[in-house]
Amino acid sequence: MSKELPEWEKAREEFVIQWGSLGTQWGINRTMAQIHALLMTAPEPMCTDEVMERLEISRGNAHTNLKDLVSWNLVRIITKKGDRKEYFEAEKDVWKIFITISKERKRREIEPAIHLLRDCAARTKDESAGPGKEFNQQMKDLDEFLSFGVKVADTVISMKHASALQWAMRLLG
Amino acid sequence: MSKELPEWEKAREEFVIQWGSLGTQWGINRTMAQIHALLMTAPEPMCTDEVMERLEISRGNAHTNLKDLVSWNLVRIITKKGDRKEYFEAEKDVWKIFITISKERKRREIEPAIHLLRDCAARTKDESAGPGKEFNQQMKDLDEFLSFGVKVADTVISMKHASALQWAMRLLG
DNA sequence: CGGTAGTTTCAGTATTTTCTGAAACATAAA
DNA sequence: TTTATGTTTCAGAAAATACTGAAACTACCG
Repeated sequence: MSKELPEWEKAREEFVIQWGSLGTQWGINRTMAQIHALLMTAPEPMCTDEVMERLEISRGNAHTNLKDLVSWNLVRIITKKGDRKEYFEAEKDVWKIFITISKERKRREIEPAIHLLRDCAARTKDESAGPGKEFNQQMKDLDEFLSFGVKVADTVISMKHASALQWAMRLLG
Repeated sequence: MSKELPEWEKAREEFVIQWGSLGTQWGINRTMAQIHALLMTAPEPMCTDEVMERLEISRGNAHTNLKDLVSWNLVRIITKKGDRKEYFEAEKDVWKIFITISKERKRREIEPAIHLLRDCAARTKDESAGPGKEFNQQMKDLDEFLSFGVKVADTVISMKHASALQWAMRLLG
């Protein structure tokens, strides 16, 4: 009986499972990706117990990954008055999701890489020829490229949905 | 004695180690990232034994990761005449590396996601209202966004370095 | 052939990551 | 207070990943 899910819920089930697998390829933990998929397709905010039940995972696991999603700004906590539980709601606007992920990845992954590259370039800045010079140049090239990436990201991040589309269309039209 | 590395080699050592750590955050295995870093900064193509020795890893590990890098088109095999060994050389041009990675990620990660989204959208295309309809719309929105991403990637992929920079400058100038 | 040099595979092991479940904590209501 | 409800933490267990080392394999060479 409790098996009688409406058709769209079956599709949702599939989506959640598969998004989880795809997530692992992106270097995101499976449960986190599944919870994100679940919340992105939730008609209403969900509480921890609902997530646990739906994905058949433990409370600790659900809790940790929900809070990680919150720390990524992909999910926010909702409270209802007269109810002490926390509910979780995912951002559904695709553009906003993209902006958020871009920001976080920039901060967590690109910027540390740039620091490393500059450090390595600085340590070899006096090399005037040969392999040392080439190494130094390689570090500078990588730095330049990633810094350019940051510039692109910042430009995109500062766009609102509408203008972004306009920009994109001009670019590819 | 064998410890007396030139200064640039010390910086390279640092680069290799740290690039390995950064790689894990990107969902890339540490050894693979380290080998890539090592080869990107190698004055000459390196053979398996040199990689093993430099990173202090086993032959099996070196072999597997070198071949994975080759399958990502980030590294190519070089043979020298009169020498039966295979040597490995990484692409050093930053723009080409970027293009290559974009292509591979598109194929391995984005396209499967698009298939999933279309499948889920198709299964719910007749939903005319309520949560089912919203789910369908969400799938379509995600599809549209990723498809747009593919379009951008294709545009970028088809660019040569020079025109890409030109394009980028116009965009951000 | 038999020997040599190099490549590939893979079973078993080690390491890292993720998950569970229960206890400790926090806060509001009775 | 005490009880009820919900959140957070974390030690240990489980699962997923990565690594080793050695044997199997391949191909050239004398």
